[in-house]
Amino acid sequence: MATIQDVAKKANVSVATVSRVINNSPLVSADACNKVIGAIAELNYSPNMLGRNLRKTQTHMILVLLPSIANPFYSTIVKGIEDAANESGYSIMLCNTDSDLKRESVYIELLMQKLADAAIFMATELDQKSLGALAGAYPVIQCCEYKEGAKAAHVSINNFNAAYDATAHLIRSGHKRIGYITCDNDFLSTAQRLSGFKSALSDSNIIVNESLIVSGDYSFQSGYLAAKALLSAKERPTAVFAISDVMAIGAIRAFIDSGLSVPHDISVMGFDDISVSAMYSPSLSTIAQPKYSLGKASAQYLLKMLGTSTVSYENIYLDHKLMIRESTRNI
Amino acid sequence: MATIQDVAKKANVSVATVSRVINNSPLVSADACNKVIGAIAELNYSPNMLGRNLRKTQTHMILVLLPSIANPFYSTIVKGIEDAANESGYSIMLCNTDSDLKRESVYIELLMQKLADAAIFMATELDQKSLGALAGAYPVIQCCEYKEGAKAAHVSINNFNAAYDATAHLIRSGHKRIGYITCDNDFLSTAQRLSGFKSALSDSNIIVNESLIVSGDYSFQSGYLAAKALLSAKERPTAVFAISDVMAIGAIRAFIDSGLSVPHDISVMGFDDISVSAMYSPSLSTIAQPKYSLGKASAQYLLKMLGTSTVSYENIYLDHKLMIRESTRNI
DNA sequence: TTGTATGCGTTATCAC
DNA sequence: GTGATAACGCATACAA
Repeated sequence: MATIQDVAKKANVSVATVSRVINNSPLVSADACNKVIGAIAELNYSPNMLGRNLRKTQTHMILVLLPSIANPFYSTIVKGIEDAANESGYSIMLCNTDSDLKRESVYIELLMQKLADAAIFMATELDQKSLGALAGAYPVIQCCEYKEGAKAAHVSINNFNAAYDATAHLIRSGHKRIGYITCDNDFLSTAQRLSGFKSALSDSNIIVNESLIVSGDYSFQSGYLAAKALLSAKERPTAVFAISDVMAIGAIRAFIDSGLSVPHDISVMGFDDISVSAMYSPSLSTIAQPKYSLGKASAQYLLKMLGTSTVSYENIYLDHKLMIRESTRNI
Repeated sequence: MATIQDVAKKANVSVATVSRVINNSPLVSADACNKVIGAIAELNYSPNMLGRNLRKTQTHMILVLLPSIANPFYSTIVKGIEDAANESGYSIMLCNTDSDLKRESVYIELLMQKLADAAIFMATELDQKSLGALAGAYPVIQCCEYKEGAKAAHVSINNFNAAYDATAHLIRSGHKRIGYITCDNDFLSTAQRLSGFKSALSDSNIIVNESLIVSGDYSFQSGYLAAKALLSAKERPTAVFAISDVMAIGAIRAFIDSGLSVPHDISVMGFDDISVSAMYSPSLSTIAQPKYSLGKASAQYLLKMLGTSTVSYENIYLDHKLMIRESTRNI
């Protein structure tokens, strides 16, 4: 593998000149420039980024931590991140944490080891304090799911409003007994959705029935089981709202397996609008998150931090949208 | 940020000793070792990988190139790759190529720039010649979809047999008019599936009807459109076999939208066994690929290449499995 | 067992 | 405009 030295020798110039050409510095003569370009082509030279990165102590690499690439919710977000990063000459490193703090920590190490310049957390297992400390030392942002952290900002929709809107729609459609499938975690986003759900009920003078609130873990299977649990309630809900499409689909399948028709016997509302939701049968009513934009905004925020020294930590909120499809109906 | 120099100073030893401790070399006294460990803790030191990588000219990073992280088929594969890599102290860099040669080339550059030690291609856009050249210079392997390339081995199922098995099942169930949804690309794997499909028909003395073979692009939407196209044939097929679950689901939805019942009016067979397939309604009959193992074997193959200097290029074949669910039936 | 010194491939600071 | 040369942080050959 050719080095900058080889190129310099072949072009009969110094390594400094070669370096200038590579980084297209203006102060190099056309003649020298051509000689260098010729030599580079001849040797099929490609700069060794290890040397450059060491010298500049930056890698143009952004760490993207997500619980599981298997969750289709993340794919579009990642696309947005990637596009924004690439536009600025950055690459991304996607890391599955499996919602395991130990695995996540290994990846976070990459920040300290200088293998990445910044990080985007999709659903961190870090507690508020560790997150704050990390954000104090490195450019870091949370996307979609978030915890409180003085210095760790987040990009997301307004989860309270989104859950409120979805619930209000069900209520407007005549539903009074509404089941809720949540997840048992300590994300602020999760808490805010539950809060939005309850507020919508209260605002319509519907008493919140805690026995109709069950938990899953964002998997199809957990949605399935949660739905079965809701069916065993003494009085069956006429609608169910799940905080992720994946769980909502699991729930629909459970209802079908129990001989119920969706939406005829029971309405189901999801959250996220993943790609299969429109293709499911029945197609799923849901809250659409602007996934691509959420990802893009997160990356752009980081890029901005990387460019300037002083940044104010400010949360960014994007708009959600209520999608009414076949899985919900008026009663 | 503390460097190895700082640690050496604080521990009153040389940088060489510190380095030895970090790389747990046996030839260092317990006393010195303790002093170093203490200093490391005190300074909260973490080795700068940029320095180490430059020195050793390796990054312990494996490039994973896939067309789209949005395709759920890849998620489990990536998990297998990641697990195998992590076990050996490697990390992976996931890259979306969008099936765009230009984007893919940018990532391949990372290999030449020494930012990654090896690469796994999930569905490369490279032509046979470029792929062979690349594989001659770097440790490289193809996973699942593959092209011919003297030196670029692949890990996959036997696609001919898999498609043959699925088709044979439909034939055994009484189907004679079978539609086929493929993709228009030049992967050997795609060709082999088509070949398996046709062979199964021929072996049962069913004449291959080219008008029942349509193409999509692995998306839900394309499966939907392909299915609509099949419905417009003068005589409707009684079964459809799609070479990906995503397209199969799109097809089912199209049939439902056309007032047909699956499997009562038409059977649908998929390929891949992605997670939503079992949750779909009707659940999807399909060919299950051993996704996790495919990923794991690919990474292990690369790791083996990285460990030894001489490697024979040998393809690896894993077993598939026919999954019969609700979307197919006897007629 | 330990320390000194060199180099990995670049970029950047100087002189010229 | 250009060219020496000193870093960047680490690992290691060699000397002690």
